[in-house]
Parts: sequence; C-alpha cells; structure tokens
Amino acid sequence: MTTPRPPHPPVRPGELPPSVAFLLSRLGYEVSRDMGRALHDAVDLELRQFGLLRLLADAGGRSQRALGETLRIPPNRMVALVDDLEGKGLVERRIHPDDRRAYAVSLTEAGSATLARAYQAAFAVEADTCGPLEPAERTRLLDLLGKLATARMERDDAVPGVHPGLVEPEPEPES
Amino acid sequence: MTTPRPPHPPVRPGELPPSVAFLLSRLGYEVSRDMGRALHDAVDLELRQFGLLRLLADAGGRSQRALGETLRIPPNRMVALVDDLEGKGLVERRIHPDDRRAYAVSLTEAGSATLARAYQAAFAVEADTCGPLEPAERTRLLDLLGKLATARMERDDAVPGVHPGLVEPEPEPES
DNA sequence: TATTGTTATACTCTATAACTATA
DNA sequence: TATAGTTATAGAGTATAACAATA
Repeated sequence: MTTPRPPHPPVRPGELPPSVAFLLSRLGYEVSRDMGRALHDAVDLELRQFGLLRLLADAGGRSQRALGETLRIPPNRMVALVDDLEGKGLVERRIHPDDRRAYAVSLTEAGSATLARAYQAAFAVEADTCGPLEPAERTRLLDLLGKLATARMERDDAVPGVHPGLVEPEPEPES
Repeated sequence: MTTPRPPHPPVRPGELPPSVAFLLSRLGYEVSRDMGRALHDAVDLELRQFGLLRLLADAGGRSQRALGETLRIPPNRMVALVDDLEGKGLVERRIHPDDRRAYAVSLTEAGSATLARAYQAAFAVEADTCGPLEPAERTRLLDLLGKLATARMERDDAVPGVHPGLVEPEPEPES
C-alpha cells in the first residue's frame, strides 16, 4: 500500500487532485443525482424503488425479507417500500405458496411497463453521461470500470448486481 | 440523446448492466464509503470535515458564509461544523479584519498536521482502489474520468474542486 | 422456540424561520 | 435595511425493540 503521490497537494478551486478515488467519488455522486432526477421526472420513482423493481423483474415472487436481504434493506423499511409501490399499482403482494406468514412480492403488468420506461430514462442518463467521450473511449472506460467492479465483487461482501443508492451502507465498525 | 442500448436488459444478481452511469454510481458510492471509513479510522474525521480542512488549507481566513457557499453548506450547519473542528483544535475562529460580525476561520497548526495525515489516508484509499489496475490502466482511467469531470465543470453549476460527500446536493426542482 | 411482517419509539440529520450584533 | 452568526422548532429518514401470526 504505497502512496502513489505526495501527501498534501494544494487544492485550488476549479481543480481536483488527480486521484481515481476522488474522481470516482465525485462523478458517482453526480451521476447518482442525475439518475435520481431522471427517474423522478420520467416515472416518479426513487432510486430505491427502481432498484426493487429491477430486482423483482429478475427474481420476483420472493418474500420481503429475502428481497430486503439482497438489497440490504432491513425488514421494517421494506414495509413502506413495498407499500408505496403497491399503492402505485406497480407491485403486488400475493400469498406465498410455501409460507403463510410471508408475501410473495411480484411485479404487476403496470410495474413491468413502468420499469421499461425507467430503463429508458436511465439509458438517457447513460448517453448524457458519456456525451463527452468518443465511442472508443466509452468502451475503454466501461472496460476499466468493469475491472474495478469485478475485482471488488470478488474481494469483499459487495452486493451483487445492485445499483448503488438503493443499497444500504454496510454497518460501520464504530470503533 | 439516443439510447445506446435496448431498454430492458435482464439483471441477474452478480451482474451489472454494462453502463458507465451504473458503474460510476456504484463505484463512487463504495469508494466514498471506503474514504469515509479510512478518514474515520486514521484521524477521526468525517468527509465533510475533511472537505472544510482542505478548503481552509487553500483559502483560509474567510467567513463561515463564504466557506459554506463554496461547499454548498448553509450557514446554520456551518456553525456545528466549525464548532466540532474548533473543539478538536484543528480550526480557529479569529476576528475578521474587515467585518466584526464575521469570523475569519483558519487552520491551526494541529489542523494542518491532521490534514496531512488525512491525505495520507486518502491516498491509501487511492492505492487500494487502483489495486486491480496496471499502472498504464490507472493513467488511462484517470484521463477518462478527468475528461468527464472537466466536461461537467464547464457545463453546469458544479462545485469547483470540491470532493463529493461534503458537497450538498443541488436543490431539487421539485416539480 | 424461531421467523415474517408490522408497528412504536427514539434518535439523527436537515430545513425553515426567527433572533443578535454588526454593517 | 441588510448581513454574519447563531439558535429554536419542526420535519424527514432511520434504527431498535417490541408485537401478532405462523412456522
């Protein structure tokens, strides 16, 4: 763990230190913000709601607890999350075939349609984000970011395949 | 603003859609988290506190309001922020030469020393983040991310040179 | 006895609006 | 009259702990 740069470079307004971590942190923040806004404007959804719909599209019919475990959302907050989406008619609680305590949460038809429109908004953000790049540069960036992401997935207990912003922070060690 | 991909790719756990926006969002979130933890462990500082120290190192002696404007932190919250750092002895409120209502906030010597250690922790995160990359890849990634960052700075009212996590979100249009 | 969904309570963070002392 | 700093109050979001129904 060598320090790749001197420890205390001057920081002038308008400049950022040439650090991958700083840039990722900043750009990730802004892109998340853009994504949240786009989803709000296009389909009146929050990032977390989008995340649950995405998960349901791929793995529906599971219990709130199972879904919440994947998304790192505790059970008590899953209640309101599912409540809201159910109120919008995008999700439904059906009886669980194996366990009468649990619900089988799944997408409705309206939910699928809304999810498709949400993806369109997300890809518009993608296009906007990559606007400053040549196609070849975008491909290269995708490759490099993918390398970092897969390395992380192999290393620690990262949440698989889930969009950040809807994933809860890991519990702080709180020394 | 053409959609570069079909609107609704399947999302399997363990996979992420090949999107720069998704990857930036996720990696930015995780790197910010890592950075926050490293700062907490090394110097018991939060990202926002680190941000203020960084700003003071470059532009100290300014009023809380001026500092808060740069960091997008409203005046009332600047109070607690400066209070905490002053309580740690890292920052001091001195009399403002031009305006007796305002304070001139500046780094103490201990603040400078702590900032240097904070930068060391930050660069350790940098090294850790770039671990999976070859040196040439890291350079290339730095270049591509820098391209996105500068394009954003020119475009909208992004905060100049300030680390995210310590910058407040822009006010939502709230349609 | 353990678990699913739910609720109740407290706590943290933030926003809004006042207040004081200076300008 | 406006501004810098501060404080007070209320609101949103979250965590912790309890609860009823079922396993």
